[in-house]
Amino acid sequence: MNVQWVRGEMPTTLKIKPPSDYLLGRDVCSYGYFLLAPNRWDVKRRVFSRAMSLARGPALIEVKQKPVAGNPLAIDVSRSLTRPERAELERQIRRMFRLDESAGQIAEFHKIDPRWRVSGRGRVFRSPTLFEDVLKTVTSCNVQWPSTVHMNIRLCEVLGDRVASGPETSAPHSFPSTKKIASTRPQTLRARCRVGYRDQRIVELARLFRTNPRNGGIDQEWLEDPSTSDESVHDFLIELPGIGPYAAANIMQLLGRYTRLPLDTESVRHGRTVLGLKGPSTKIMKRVKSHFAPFGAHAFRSYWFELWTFYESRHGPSWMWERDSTGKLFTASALNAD
DNA sequence: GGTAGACCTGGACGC
DNA sequence: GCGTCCAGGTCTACC
Repeated sequence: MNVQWVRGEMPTTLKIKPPSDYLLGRDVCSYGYFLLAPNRWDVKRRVFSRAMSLARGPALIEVKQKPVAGNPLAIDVSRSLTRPERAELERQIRRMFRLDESAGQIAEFHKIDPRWRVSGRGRVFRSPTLFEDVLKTVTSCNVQWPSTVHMNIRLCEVLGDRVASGPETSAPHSFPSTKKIASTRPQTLRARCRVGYRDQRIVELARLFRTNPRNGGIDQEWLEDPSTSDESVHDFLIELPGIGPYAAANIMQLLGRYTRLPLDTESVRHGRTVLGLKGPSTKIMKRVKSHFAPFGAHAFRSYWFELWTFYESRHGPSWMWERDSTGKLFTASALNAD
């Protein structure tokens, strides 16, 4: 997909200097969310694109990099940007691509787990906002991957803002805002976005993001503050609607806190097929947890890249995966099959 | 602290 | 084409 330029608006190009080890294809295609709407990864062109939410409305971006680590990221934007919008866009891109994790910090991880030194893996793709990360986590709970893909497509199409790009009918949409979801009826979410029983919980989460932390709302700064303990963050997250042990641990890794593992049926499958563990699921989950405990503050990344490497051994390099064909690949039956 | 069952959806399967 | 079963994490009730 090429950027569809907005009529009457001058497109903009930004350049961002990433960390010296940053490689777009490897570091974007490092977590399943790169396959979820509104994200798009163009396999042939090796270009990342999506609609971004900005003050004057959504803008489509295309991000590319010459495939040499540390080369600048070239970001084509479908319209002109005000100075605050430019700053906001850069902030969101830095979050999404984890550009604030320096090459030195990734090297620290490789010291603890040298298996990923050659490939350079270390950054885990996430969303431009914490709200999108939380909702993507909720839509990944208690469903198989194709349903998660579908829910995110529908959330964007039904409640996201459409990029004004001329007569095209398939114009991209942004991820819906907290404001939009907070004012949406749960029945609408259920009927049109197919989120099922998550409807009320999703609306409540959006409202909590819009509530002042003094009144019980979600305090993003506090959650992202390195001086806040992992324990405190976990205790807060687990109290949120729709967030259980798996989701809390997953949101923690998305916050850059890698100590805990989001243990799910995939962890059990991995424990059985790759680590050779035997016994009931509950026991295997505990053993997977202790298996990665020696990696300490980097446990999640050691665990995750082991899983990711397994997926790539089955389906080829992740930068070759197409969203519409991954659905059937990432089912328990497909992954358990020899 | 541990466990059982309900919650929903989409896909697989059998007829 | 229809009905049934199953997978998936969270939540509540219960022991």
